[in-house]
Amino acid sequence: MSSESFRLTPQRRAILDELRKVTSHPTASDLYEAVRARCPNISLGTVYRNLDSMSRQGIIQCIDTAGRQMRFDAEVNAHYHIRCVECGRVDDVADETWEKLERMASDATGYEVLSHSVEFAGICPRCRGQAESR
Amino acid sequence: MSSESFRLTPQRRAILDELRKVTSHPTASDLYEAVRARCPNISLGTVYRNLDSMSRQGIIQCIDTAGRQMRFDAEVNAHYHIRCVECGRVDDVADETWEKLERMASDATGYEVLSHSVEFAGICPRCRGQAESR
DNA sequence: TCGCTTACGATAACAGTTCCTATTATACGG
DNA sequence: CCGTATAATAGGAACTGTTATCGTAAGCGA
Repeated sequence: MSSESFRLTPQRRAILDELRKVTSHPTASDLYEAVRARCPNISLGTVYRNLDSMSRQGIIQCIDTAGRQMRFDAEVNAHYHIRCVECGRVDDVADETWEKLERMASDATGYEVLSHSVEFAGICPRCRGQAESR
Repeated sequence: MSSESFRLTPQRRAILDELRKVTSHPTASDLYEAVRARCPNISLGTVYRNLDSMSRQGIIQCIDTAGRQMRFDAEVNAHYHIRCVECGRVDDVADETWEKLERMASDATGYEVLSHSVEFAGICPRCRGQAESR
């Protein structure tokens, strides 16, 4: 049973490396830009394709926040994010103990709850600094 | 100071009526379809334009969920939603007492937290029924 | 009624993402 | 080490949801 055979191409390796290098939850085009230093003529489609396949394999996580663009994370377990409404940057908010939230939501709605995410929106320290100096 | 003068046009009236009629958090094109029964040659741009202006006035709420499309809500106060990963439907999860969450997130990240939302993902009772009968 | 503003419908533009196709390159069996 | 099957690639077209543009129509105050 060949199942799925995945080749570790230079492009895939580069994308994964760049994603693991940062903690900034980059977008696909962020990664495209970063990877082009190593693979100058990689195509944006390749970046998308590999991000998609790696997230379906559970190697990476894609973060579907309220913003316009999808973002990606090499950390598969973290679940809570905070997004800057000025620059779109996404950071983590560490904390656990939320199973009771899902039970509450399930009881209240009758849904079978598969997962949940908490997203805070605010101004990140860097943007706040810039706003104050304006 | 004229500030903003907003005319209650038939189109705007129709959009707002349709939105208030349902609790299903429709998308812009859902509303476009619904409104066309009353305004047969309304344009999609008009729907978007009015949803945007009404949400900026605080008359309605737009829900920027993880799905691809924006959704809208005539209820301005509700903050917690649950989304069906099969059909995209969005329902409310009622509950309050979350200010401490924002304080926790702010302490943990240094952001100035402006708002937050909790989104659960699951299977709604109707889809679950269909899945079972397959 | 006149003139100004707001809104309209139609359609083009746009951004992010996905899809398509011919070509390349990788893993694997011999 | 080579040949072959096939996954993956680059490049670009297509698609989707949304926003902007433009010329026209309609409501409102003077």
